[in-house]
Amino acid sequence: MAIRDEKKQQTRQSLLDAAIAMVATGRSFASLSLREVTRDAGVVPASFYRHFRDMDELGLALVDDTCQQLRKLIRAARTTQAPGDNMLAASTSTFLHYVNANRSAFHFLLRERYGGSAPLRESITREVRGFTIDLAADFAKFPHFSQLPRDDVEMMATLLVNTVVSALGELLELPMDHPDTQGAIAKTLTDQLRVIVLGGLAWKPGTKLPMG
Amino acid sequence: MAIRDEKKQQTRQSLLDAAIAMVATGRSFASLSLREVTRDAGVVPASFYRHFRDMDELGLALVDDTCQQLRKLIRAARTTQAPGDNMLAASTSTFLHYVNANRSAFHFLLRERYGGSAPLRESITREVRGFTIDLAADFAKFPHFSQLPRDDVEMMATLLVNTVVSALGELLELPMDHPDTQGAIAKTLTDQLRVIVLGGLAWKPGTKLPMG
DNA sequence: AATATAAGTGAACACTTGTTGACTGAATTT
DNA sequence: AAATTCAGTCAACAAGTGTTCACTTATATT
Repeated sequence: MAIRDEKKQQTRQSLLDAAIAMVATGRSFASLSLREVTRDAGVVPASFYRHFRDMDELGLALVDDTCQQLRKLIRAARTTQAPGDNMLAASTSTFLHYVNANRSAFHFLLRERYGGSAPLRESITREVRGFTIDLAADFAKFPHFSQLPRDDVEMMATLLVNTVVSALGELLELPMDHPDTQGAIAKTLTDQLRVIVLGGLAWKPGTKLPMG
Repeated sequence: MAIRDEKKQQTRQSLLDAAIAMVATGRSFASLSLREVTRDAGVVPASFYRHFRDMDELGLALVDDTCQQLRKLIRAARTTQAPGDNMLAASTSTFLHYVNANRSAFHFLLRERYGGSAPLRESITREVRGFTIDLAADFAKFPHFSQLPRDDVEMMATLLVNTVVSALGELLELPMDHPDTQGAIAKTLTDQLRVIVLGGLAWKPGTKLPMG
């Protein structure tokens, strides 16, 4: 029961690949037809049902696969990085490189985060929330932040993640080979993260702004 | 040439309304069919072509309409508000109320910002950029920020706008009548904006972080 | 070696889709 | 009052859709 199962996973993967490739060209997942996907995967439409009940199920599988892949990277990055400003600049850099190496996956996640069906959106939102909680845990280890309420740290972690996601959106709108503009985005992102951390360091529970 | 033109604009509007209502139920614009829209609008499919060349053109019209509507609000808010921490909390509150009063419009804009066709995305991105530049101009009037380079102020304005947009996304995922959760989102958003402004006040060109 | 399993095939189905062209009839212009 | 314009209708089309069923045939089980 090795050869047959292996071949099955192989065509299953080519269905996933076909779908994600089509999304990467700028189309939304909801606009893909089952027949199109099977055509690109080099398989007859009826074969689709040997792997997925319908397109929705394929979409969820796509989220699971890409997120699992992404989690690996994050986990690896968390263990190797040292804290401080260098960490910030360095990890944005490695992250952006990783994004470029996996454009279609991020394209899909970003597009369907708001644009997809309800279960798709939920699934992606849950993953993002997972990352955020991890990040909050990391931050809670630093001197200043360890003294703040859990909610406040999480609120800032959310802010950081949202900022990265926004930068991601800008990045993916560009063609792959614009190193200048990509550099500009990386710089802006790093600065934005700096502003947030700076604000976090000045933050105390119940803070109001000094101005006005 | 009054009555006829008036009736024409009327059915044109019912086409736009039908489309936006369908998007507000959770579907992506790309997945709407021309026939569905005309059906919901109470018109025969062929009539569609008296108003739009195709669905793409309707989509762009939808962006124009909703953004024009939004610009009015922003303009009104800009003139009436006074600076300071109260401004921050107050304007997020009025903004969130306005969002609730125009849910379908924001639903559409948010979904299609990343999920839509290329021209749709561009159009929305351009609008958002316009808001950001206005916001940067407002901020540049304050003591500390007036001494910063234009780019830095714009970078922070972008950060603020992105943060609001992210909160918007969370808000729209909820059913309309969850005042508790909506209050929580409003609080988090206000705090996040505070952190950013706080960071901005501590920011100087070429800042590195003190930590690490 | 005979049998059972199930991934992939091919043809057919009932539908929906976008687009067309000739039409009707009320609002407009002459 | 006659002629024109044109928003909306009706019918038809070719093309694409999701899903089904009986089928082949390589793999796995007995």
